Amino acid sequence: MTALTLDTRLAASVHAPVFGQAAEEKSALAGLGSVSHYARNNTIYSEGDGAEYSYKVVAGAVRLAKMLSDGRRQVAQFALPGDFFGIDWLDEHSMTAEALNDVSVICYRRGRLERLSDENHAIRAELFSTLRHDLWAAQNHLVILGRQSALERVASFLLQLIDRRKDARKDTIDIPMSRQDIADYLGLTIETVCRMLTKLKDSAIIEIPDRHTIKVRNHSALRRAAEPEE
Amino acid sequence: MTALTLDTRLAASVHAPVFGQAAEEKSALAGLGSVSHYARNNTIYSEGDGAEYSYKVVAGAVRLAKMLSDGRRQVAQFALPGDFFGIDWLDEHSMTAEALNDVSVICYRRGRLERLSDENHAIRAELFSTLRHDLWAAQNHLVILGRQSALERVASFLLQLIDRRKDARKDTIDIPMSRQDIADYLGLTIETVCRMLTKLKDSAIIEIPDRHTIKVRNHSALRRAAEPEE
DNA sequence: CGTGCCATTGAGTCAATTCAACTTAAGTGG
DNA sequence: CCACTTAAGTTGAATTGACTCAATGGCACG
Repeated sequence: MTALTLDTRLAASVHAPVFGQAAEEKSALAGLGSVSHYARNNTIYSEGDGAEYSYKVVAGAVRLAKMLSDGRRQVAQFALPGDFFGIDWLDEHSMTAEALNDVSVICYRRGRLERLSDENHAIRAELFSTLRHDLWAAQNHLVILGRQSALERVASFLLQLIDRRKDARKDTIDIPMSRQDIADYLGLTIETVCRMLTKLKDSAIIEIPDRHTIKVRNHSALRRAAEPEE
Repeated sequence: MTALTLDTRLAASVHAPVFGQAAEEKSALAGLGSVSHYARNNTIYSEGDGAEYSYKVVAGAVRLAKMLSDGRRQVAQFALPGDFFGIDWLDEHSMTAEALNDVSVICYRRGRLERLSDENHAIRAELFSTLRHDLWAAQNHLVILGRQSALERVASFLLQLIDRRKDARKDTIDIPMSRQDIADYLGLTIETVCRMLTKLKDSAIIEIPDRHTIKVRNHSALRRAAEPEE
């Protein structure tokens, strides 16, 4: 299992064009890591692997998930360009990281990152900020999973994607992940995700031109669907 | 709403005896904050309040929760002696912190903590570790809320309490929080929590001497209830 | 132009919820 | 210290939102 990480790293194809340079150039870490590429559905690391590296997404999207022994899966995060991942507490990665599509990442050796953050204030601040942001996001996620209905979850998810996307084509959301990924992120089944999307479509709140694109026709209605005011 | 924090701070009674000094003495932060006391059910800060202070529990237990506008509540964490809380991403607290029972905390001014962590490696390491630990815990919590059954959630919760308790009276768990708190932590109703506890009792896995105490009679069965293999 | 994967829709089931009654414990004031 | 009041917890019955199982539709890729 531990060997898998290296294998897939070596096996990683080099398809992905390197977009999103801007994300790196703004960072104090610019140029300090090495770039790797992973093809769609390849594993970047598995739960339990030694946490030798931390990563930053340059292009593409990464799925971070935990698996139960019987196959149930919980997706904790979708890492998009500019996002760090793999900064774990223990010496082992606590999640599995997989490429949603062709992905480029910068890898930072863990020890090196720790040394750098001791010496450099800007890097330290960036890591702190990342951790606090991720914790904040996880706490919001807890509310979705613990207390929201299926419709609210799907609506919240769409709003999250809107808030995070960089390429602000007005009203159009790009959905890089599968329905199953969305279901596992929201603690639902694939069928329920579908039904809720259909429901939003039938209410004229969204359009679904194709399975990886959604257009928002009524933003305020979508917000109301995500969290009804009492 | 912002004023509430100060009000309750001033109004806080000074009942709680200061146990758990050990937790502070081990820390690099020993003696750098001021101690406050809060009586049962008092608010330490509310969601949206300015994040002027961060805190560390000395004695007692603190409930950290988010509320939805219609009253639904999600408890994200129970902070026990030794735990930090209130280290938020933004300038506002993203959760409400309330005393479960009589509580003693150390308050650290936010700006001071940031300055100290810049100068002192040990403090910095402690904060990093806290954040990474909290993120790790939140991710495990996501699995519970997203993918576990009611019985599994309650069993997992009991196991968490066992892992965290310091006063290791063998097999005996102290439950400082109400059934409603447990329900809001696990994303269930109070009735379901009750039923699952009864089920564990009827299976001879636990005993419930009184509502704030649970005795584990069969640890391996409890572990199996929390996460069935395959 | 199949072949296979992913997504969507429908019908029936079930786990957890809601609603309601009741029990037990914890205060409170006389 | 006890009677009274209120809060918290537990159980039962009925309801329901999401799930499971099953069938169909549609797009991508060889």
